[in-house]
Amino acid sequence: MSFRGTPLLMDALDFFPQKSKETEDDDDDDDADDIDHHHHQNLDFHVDTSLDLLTKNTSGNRSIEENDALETMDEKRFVALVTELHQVNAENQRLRELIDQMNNNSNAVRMQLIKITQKQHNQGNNGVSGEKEEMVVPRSFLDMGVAEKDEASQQVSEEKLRESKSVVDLIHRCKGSEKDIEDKLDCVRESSKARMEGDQELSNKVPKLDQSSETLSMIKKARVSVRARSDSTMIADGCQWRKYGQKMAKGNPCPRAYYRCTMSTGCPVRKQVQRCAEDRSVLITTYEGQHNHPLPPTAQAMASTTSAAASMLLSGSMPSSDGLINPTILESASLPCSQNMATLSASAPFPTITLDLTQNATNSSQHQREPQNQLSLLSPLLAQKFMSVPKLFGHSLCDQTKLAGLHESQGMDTAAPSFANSLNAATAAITADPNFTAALVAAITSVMGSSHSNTGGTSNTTGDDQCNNNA
DNA sequence: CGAGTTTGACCTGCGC
DNA sequence: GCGCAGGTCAAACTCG
Repeated sequence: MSFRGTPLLMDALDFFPQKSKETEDDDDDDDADDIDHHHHQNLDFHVDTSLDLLTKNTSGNRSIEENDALETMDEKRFVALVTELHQVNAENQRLRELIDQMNNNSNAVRMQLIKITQKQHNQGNNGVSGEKEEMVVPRSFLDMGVAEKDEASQQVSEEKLRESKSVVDLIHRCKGSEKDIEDKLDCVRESSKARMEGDQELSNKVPKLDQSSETLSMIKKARVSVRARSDSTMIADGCQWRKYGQKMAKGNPCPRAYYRCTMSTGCPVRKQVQRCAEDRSVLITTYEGQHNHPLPPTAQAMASTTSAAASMLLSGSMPSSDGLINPTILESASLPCSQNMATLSASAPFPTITLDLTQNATNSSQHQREPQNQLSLLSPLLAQKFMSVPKLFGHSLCDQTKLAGLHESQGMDTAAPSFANSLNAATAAITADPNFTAALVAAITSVMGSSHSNTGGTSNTTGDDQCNNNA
């Protein structure tokens, strides 16, 4: 195959100013210095030789031997360019893996920050210092894969959070320009190196923690309530449930049904289903517990939403000395993109977050856009939820855990507007994926449920039906 | 006949 | 201590 035309080659070189074939054998080496060295060396080589070829090409006085030599060189460089393309992709993948790792670590740092904040809060209220305290570990009751770390100092934690934010900024900048990947890789490597050194220092300084059984109990009891309009007895969340009880709740003419997850023996997840007393078309589903088994994609969608909500809830609902949720945390936990979409309840027996999916499109001018673009305007929570089906459109970066990590590492629940904008941009980019449309439909279906397609695995005719029919 | 549902009894926590 | 309400248990029942 012949690859003629020096201007084209120059364009290609401009687009892929990365390593040449000479560095191919070094690809498995992750040494950033070596890569950077080869990068610049070979870039200079490309430019010099291409300029030389350009000069000869425009002279129009080449011999046949010179033309053959040029063609051979161009073919080699074309092969080198293709190779570079693959190398860039590989580097991009490595970058993503690094980011994933940092997200996990920043998750842990965030948890540590919460613990430290809580510790300071308790000390301020109780006047207790220097005594052995039962530090709490605010892990999500629906485990999102957050790596546990030892407690750290607040100062270092904040530094890590800032570092993580810079990493996420890198993600978005990477989308625009492939040729900056190498520089960003260097940044990430440096950040990662500094972070790991910091971790090592911290692990040497701080003692191990004892988990509070009380806290674990509270985590176990944390709940996520979903309000959705549905005519069916349950919303289709992809899981299989078995009804084990029904009670009349005070103040509500509709009975409350109790379900257990039957997808795995011994799965502790339970849910309560009850119609809203004020609006019986609204189905209130309250989830409690953590699945101990793999979930189908449709179930992952809901589980992702509830886990993110629970994570947000637990990260902001650690018990203060007066037994109440810190109102500042409560306020900040309200989702920034839709203030009335999620609410926290401090008065309930257990910490509960309610996701209100009954808001219709007329409530906000934001919602008067095309359905696809609504995603970027919905809460980051739901955006995360929709990204929780990465296999459907092959975006490895959009793993639910990773997104949760991004979400949390950015302090989204403390209303960081810059990251909200970035996330919106990311979601807008993802919605351009045609496969995403199908995933979106599936996700919405799983959330809202359909009166005609109840895939919840149960076929009960309960008081809910009766109530609904009476209504 | 097995899986799932119904429903009354029982347990537990909380407020008075 | 008592009553109330939420939650769970388990035997009886229903259904395919």
